[in-house]
Amino acid sequence: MTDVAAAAGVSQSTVSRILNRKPGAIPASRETRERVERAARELGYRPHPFARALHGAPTMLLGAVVRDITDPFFAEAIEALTIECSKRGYSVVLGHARTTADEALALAGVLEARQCDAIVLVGDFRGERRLVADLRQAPVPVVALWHGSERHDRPFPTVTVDSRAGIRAALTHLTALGHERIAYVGGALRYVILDREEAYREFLSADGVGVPAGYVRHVPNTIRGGALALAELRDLPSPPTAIVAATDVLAIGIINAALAQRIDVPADLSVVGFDDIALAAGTIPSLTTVHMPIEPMVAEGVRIAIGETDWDWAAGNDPPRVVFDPNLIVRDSTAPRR
Amino acid sequence: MTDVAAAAGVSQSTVSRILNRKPGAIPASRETRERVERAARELGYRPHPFARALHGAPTMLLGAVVRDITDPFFAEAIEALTIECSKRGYSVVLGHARTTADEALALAGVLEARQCDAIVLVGDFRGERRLVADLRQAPVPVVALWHGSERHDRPFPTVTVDSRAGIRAALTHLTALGHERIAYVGGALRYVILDREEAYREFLSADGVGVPAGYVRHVPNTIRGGALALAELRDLPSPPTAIVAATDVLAIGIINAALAQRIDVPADLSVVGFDDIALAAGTIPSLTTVHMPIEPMVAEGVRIAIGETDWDWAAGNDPPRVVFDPNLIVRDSTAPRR
DNA sequence: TTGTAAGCGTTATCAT
DNA sequence: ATGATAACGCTTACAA
Repeated sequence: MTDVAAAAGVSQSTVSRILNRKPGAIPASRETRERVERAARELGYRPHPFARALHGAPTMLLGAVVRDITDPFFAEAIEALTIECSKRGYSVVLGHARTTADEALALAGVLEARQCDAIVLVGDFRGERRLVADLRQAPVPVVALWHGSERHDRPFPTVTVDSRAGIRAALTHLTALGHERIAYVGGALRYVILDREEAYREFLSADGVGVPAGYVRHVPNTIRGGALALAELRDLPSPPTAIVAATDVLAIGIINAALAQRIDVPADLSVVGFDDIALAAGTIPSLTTVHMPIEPMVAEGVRIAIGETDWDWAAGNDPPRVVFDPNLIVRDSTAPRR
Repeated sequence: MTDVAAAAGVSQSTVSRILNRKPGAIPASRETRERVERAARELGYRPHPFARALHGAPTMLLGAVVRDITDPFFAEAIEALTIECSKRGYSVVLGHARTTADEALALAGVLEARQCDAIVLVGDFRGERRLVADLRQAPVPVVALWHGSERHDRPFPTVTVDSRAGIRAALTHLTALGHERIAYVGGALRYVILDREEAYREFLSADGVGVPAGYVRHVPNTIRGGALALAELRDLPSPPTAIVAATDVLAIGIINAALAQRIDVPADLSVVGFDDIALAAGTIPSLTTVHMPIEPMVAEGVRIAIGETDWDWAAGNDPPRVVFDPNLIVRDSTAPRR
């Protein structure tokens, strides 16, 4: 910048003023401006963001803490986050909190140095007590995306989805198709997903049917987990005619295993997923699933994080909790009971 | 830092010296050191990385430009990158270059402001002429991972894999199983993948068999693309008994479609993938595929990027090209021809 | 309208 | 062994 000033024959502060001309600021003479702008262009001037940040300017860096980018759902979420951020001129710094031991790292890298203007938690971290505790006293805004419902206590603003409504939609769809023996497959450890299981239990109970023994399976959230669950369910004295999976990944595993065993999906077995990941539309049969409005949710999260909403971080108000509604996408993995 | 100095009753420069005590520096009195360290701890002092960067210190930020995190292979690569970086105290800033329009953004966010110490390109970007051109004159080191073979010109240090050897291993395996009618399914636009196709053609030609008409299919690199390719291949007058796919995603799509059509894999159709993504081991049947040594490759890339290798960025030497060897993992999707 | 000068938090170079 | 003091590149009063 000093170079630009020298080249243009003006003072360095003039350059600063001209180059980031603020809306309502004092104008500069056209002639000087042109000279400065040309000099800047010729010298290939690039502002040095750190020097700006030193004055309290935003770093335009957003920290994202994700459990597992390898999970297609979270990959899509991060993709959406990156896009949303770049629209607003922000960049995304990737944190990582796969194991508890990594928590510290995620913090050290992303936030400890408070180089980020805000932090976005992607996924459910209620299990990571230390992470959440540290984040509570983070010097920057923290927003949680898909953080499970916290009944007693809400540490940060949260954007989430009404999982229960999604499960209800799935079950309503299946019962409308005539299914009565409907099983549930989910992961034991993921808290958000517990909501889904609860919704399943409630629905079946309300119907007066109740949950048949062995109809709730807990497996790892992988393709293989889905296959495992299917094997267990088929071993039951009275196997289900339909399965609701807590995630698409599980549902795809179930379908894959079913096809490999020559079980016809959907004729002999209906399967509903949850998340509507990109993969879900491409499988054969394509997956009936609960669509997760990833983009709007991420956009809302970013908006809160960078302070584009009413909610005032400074004031001691209760952090907002924005709940989106998922909707069922009916494709080819469900059919009337036969 | 000033606060710490005040609290410890010493000058601020003393604090600086003590807190980042360098190996061969002048020692400080034990007593002062303790006082300073305690003060720092009590005040919860955290160094401000930007102020450091102002003095030429590394920002400990690594820019990653990825085409599509949603692709499981790249998701795993980014995961490995994040882990490798955090081991070394670096954080990863995510760029994004999905569409050509995004190129500019990827740069703006990740590097334009030279906030990153280095940039890692993940995937093949030879198509992105502007991106590559811009990157050539980036003020920081650029390393390309999985950037396809550049015959005439090597813009940056590159870490890649010997795709041809991988394809040869796959074909050798299949021919050993008695297969003669082996098709190839790949994407048209991805350059690295062209190497794979060439290797396929060469292998078949060398065998004196030649490539049967219609045995090379170009489809989008998705599950659905795989299904499409399978449909086309089955329509051929003499359909293949084995298929080599350029990626696991395609291979999985092929298997999924085959099962849905009651084609037995591997009894009636053998399928080999490429990449060995996590999904590949979990499908039924599990996928025979060419394993990509992601971790070592990423580690090497990072090492070059942060200047931990012999290669001197300043000197005008030819950028290094490190080529890893993939190896075939035989699982359940291949069997003797019947 | 433009220039001068005082920081921002840190490191580095002097003296002391 | 420690303390002033000058950078680093930029923003921002305040002066001219």
